[in-house]
Amino acid sequence: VPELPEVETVRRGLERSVVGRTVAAVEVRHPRATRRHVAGDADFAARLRGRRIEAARRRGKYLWFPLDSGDALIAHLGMSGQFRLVERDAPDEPHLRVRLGFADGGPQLRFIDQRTFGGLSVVDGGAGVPGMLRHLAADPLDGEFDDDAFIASLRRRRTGLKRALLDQSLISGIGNIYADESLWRARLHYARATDALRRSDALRLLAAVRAVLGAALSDGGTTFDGLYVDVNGASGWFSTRLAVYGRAGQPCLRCGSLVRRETFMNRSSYLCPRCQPRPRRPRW
DNA sequence: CGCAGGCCCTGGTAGC
DNA sequence: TGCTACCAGGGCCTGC
Repeated sequence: VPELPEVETVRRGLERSVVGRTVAAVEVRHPRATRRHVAGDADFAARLRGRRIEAARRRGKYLWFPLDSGDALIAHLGMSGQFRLVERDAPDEPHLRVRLGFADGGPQLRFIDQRTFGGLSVVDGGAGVPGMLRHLAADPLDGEFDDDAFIASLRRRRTGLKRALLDQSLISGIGNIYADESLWRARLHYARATDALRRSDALRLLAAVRAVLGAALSDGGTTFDGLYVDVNGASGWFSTRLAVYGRAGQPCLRCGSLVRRETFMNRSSYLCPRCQPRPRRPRW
């Protein structure tokens, strides 16, 4: 599942492979891939065709690509979205959703997405963060991220800690895997109340988030279910370093207690029951 | 407004 | 073997 480290790995790949190139052909193969582009596929294609891609940027799990027209192409990988760079005579992939051909005749950019939670759209304005993405908080690896402001916002919330970590308007880029990994590393239970969190706990959590995301990025991300690969089809290797996620019944790497899987928010949460004791007043 | 829960979607797998 | 149920989960939408 693409979270910050995976999306950033993809961004770096696209920065090398598509920035500076001019789009020549656009083919939308599945309507769900462009559902966020309300003006329709014809408009989507028209606003891309003939345009040069100027940069590859990211905020949280969103990517955007400023175009020489002043517009920007926005992309979200959802759960299974992939950007792949492939020679134009390569056969279509089973879940090919959008194909971009370039004026230089080089490799195509293909958006492939089995579960169709991802999508592309073209919006006005690409110089700064597009308006559609303004609701997103900065991510914890961004220099603009303000630790004190985050801690203050966190403590204003009346919810559970994991819910807050997954809220992209509070802190962006974290999904289910890295939320669990970060909470384990910081020895915090997912149901700790945000409004009662001590500053020292919040700081420890932030440090854990950065350590986990940074390590995963160094490994090229986490390929867990085979659905995430980089633009060249390569897997990420952080899955071999996961401490709790997907390790139910196996010993905690710190204390040896057995890792538990619990259902929470209709999702799985993995935790060490000893390192991450349930709070007296949990908040879900 | 803040917060919680449902829904979207596909392929793999477990269970009968 | 073939069917059903369940699982993976990010983000948008709705309702309280």
